[in-house]
Amino acid sequence: MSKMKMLPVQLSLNSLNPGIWSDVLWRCPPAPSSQLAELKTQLPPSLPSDPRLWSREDVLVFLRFCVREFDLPKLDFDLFQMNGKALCLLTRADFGHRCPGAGDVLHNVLQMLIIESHMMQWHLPNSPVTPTSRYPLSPQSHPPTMTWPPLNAPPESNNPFHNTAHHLAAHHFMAPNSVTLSPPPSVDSQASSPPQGPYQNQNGGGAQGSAHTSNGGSSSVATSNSGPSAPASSSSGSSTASNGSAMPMKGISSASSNHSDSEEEYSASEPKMANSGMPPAPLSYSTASPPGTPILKDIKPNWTQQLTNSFVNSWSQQQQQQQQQQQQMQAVQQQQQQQQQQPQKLTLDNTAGPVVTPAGGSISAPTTPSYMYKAKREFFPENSEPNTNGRLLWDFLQQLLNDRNQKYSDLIAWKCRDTGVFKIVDPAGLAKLWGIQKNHLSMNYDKMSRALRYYYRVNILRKVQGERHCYQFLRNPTELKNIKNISLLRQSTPAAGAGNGGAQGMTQANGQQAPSSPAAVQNWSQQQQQQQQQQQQQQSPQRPASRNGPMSLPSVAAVAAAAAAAYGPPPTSPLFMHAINGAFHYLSATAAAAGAPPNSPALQTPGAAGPDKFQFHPLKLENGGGSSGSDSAGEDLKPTDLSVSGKSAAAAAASNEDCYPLIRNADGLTTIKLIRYNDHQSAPSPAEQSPKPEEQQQQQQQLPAGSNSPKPMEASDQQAQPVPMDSSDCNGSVEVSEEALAAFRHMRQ
DNA sequence: CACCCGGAAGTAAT
DNA sequence: TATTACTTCCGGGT
Repeated sequence: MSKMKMLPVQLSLNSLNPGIWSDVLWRCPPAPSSQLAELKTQLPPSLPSDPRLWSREDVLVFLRFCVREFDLPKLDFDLFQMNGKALCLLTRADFGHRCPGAGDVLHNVLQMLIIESHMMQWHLPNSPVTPTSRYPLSPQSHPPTMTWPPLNAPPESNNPFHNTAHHLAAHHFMAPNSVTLSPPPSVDSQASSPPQGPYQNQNGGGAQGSAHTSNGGSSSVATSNSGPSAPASSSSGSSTASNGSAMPMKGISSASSNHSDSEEEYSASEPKMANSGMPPAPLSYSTASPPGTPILKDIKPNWTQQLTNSFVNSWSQQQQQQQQQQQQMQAVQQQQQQQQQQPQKLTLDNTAGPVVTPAGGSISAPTTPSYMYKAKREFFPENSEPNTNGRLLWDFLQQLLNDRNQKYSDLIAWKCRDTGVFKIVDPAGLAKLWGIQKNHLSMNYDKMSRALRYYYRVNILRKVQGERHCYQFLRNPTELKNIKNISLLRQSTPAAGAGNGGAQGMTQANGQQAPSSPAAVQNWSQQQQQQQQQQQQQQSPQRPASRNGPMSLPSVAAVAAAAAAAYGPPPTSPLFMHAINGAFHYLSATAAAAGAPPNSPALQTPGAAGPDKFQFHPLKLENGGGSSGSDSAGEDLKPTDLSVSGKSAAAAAASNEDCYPLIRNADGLTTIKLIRYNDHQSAPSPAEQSPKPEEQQQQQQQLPAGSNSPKPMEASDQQAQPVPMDSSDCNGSVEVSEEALAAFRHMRQ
């Protein structure tokens, strides 16, 4: 097996043929078709060239324009209450539903504009020819243009792109010169630079088109939120909203759906859509590529790739982003101090170049700097420790979980971010992705879960008993990042006597406490929130993503796949292909599942505000006496090291899947119990779970009413900060998600 | 049967 | 060469 592994070879994307998209772009440079050119000239000048930047009004202007120019039948403009981003997420089918007689036309026109916009953006920057070029250096270079998503886009907005083309493009572009297959640090993929915006969209969102959905849609929520114009959501309103909720998750899955290509499938895949009646835009997206739009069509074939890419890419992008941030931060610090070394490992080589750069100087470039900078800080506040880039399992999980677009919600999702509880939605898929990341192609859930279990002993994770595939982070990312050697935790842990040991260990390392303490927990959640925010901020703004970090394996795979599709097998080894295949399989599977996204709460909660927010959270904390105490407590506690193993009432656990329960205090004596209210569902109320009187103390927190709105958890001591989300969100989302999840699972099976 | 647990041995990277 | 962080197997429990 081991042999199977691929070396962290660096592929040089260069070697690979540029993706189709790029191909298209290159071959047909910006020169839009004459039609397009003509069209453009006729468009109301007030319309931004990039459809994604359109406001609702702009959308309407565009529609009116089309109606007028193309003599289209009347449109029900109410069905287009959305901003440009949302509009871009609409598939051809979506257009068809909304305006039977003119759907194709509208879609085609829009696609042309989108493509054109992309071309403008990307074209220059990374020429395939010079893949190597580092953007960072000249971030500005692109600047310009439109940066689709990037800059303006609100955090989430980005993604939406469904066009495959985009995706592809993104990939290609992203693809840095050389990619490091796995974990490796290094390389930068600067390429990304260009794409800035698009990427994600593409990938992520687009990638999934759905993603978008997610993004768009789900995110829709996000979108809505973010959406500058947010309208998207609104738009979704029509479709999305309802759908939105459902769709969201799909990011991936949807992708898959797309995968299928056929619109039909598409629809099928999305049951939820039904609600809205209109198909959610996002999804299919690529699928939809209108016949009319040649380019898209061409691209289409690569779907699978795209999917893969999307997944992978998004993943890689995130990593990159993080890296960038870190790097930047580091760079800054370094500069200040002087540079000591290069930025952490990440950069390595040249990376330094690109990556670092950003940080250092170039990035400072006007465009990005400030916010990036800022963002980064938040993320890695104090000492930004080197990023692992997902090389470490916990980091990998964190990154997937914190994907602002929740692109990975089909694989893994927070059940309660505040408490660090997450659920592996698709064990096999997640394992696969992990395997790709680590170049262990034979990775499966069994193996990956073993690795997770090793985290028990160091108090990084613990199993949420009673719930399958549910785990809880006991330490926040910051802590973990600061820990140089996890093994140290272990030492401390045991000593600590079980219980809290972990925390202590942490403490040592960071000074912070492990989440075990309430405070810690809060911090944890806060950090998480921050991260998300950062991500959102960052991402949306720039998409620098790709640039930094080494491309992750997945990304590589994606890129390779795309390239392969376009031009044939890449020069790489069979192994590489194998990896790709694996990714495809994975994707396919996922796609198949396309059903509602399981967990992504965020998505689900329509109203929800932030994208990130998902949360199930309606939690309540309780402080309990010994661990043994409460029901759930027992279960939860189980953390390996910790002594407790009591079994808990399964029932209780069951009832609250989402919740998580206890957290040990430093001394171990006290436990905090988080109870989740299920609004409706479990109605049961907190009471069920924690009977203990003591715990009730905390009731303070409790929701006012058993009302639906659960409260965010509070730390016993501290205030409970509401989670980012509204309580309402939480609840609602939770339920929904649960259901969705159930459905999702069902479907998959 | 799938999931989960944790011991033991092995491995790639550092 | 030692250490780390898994990876791979595996027997056993639920």
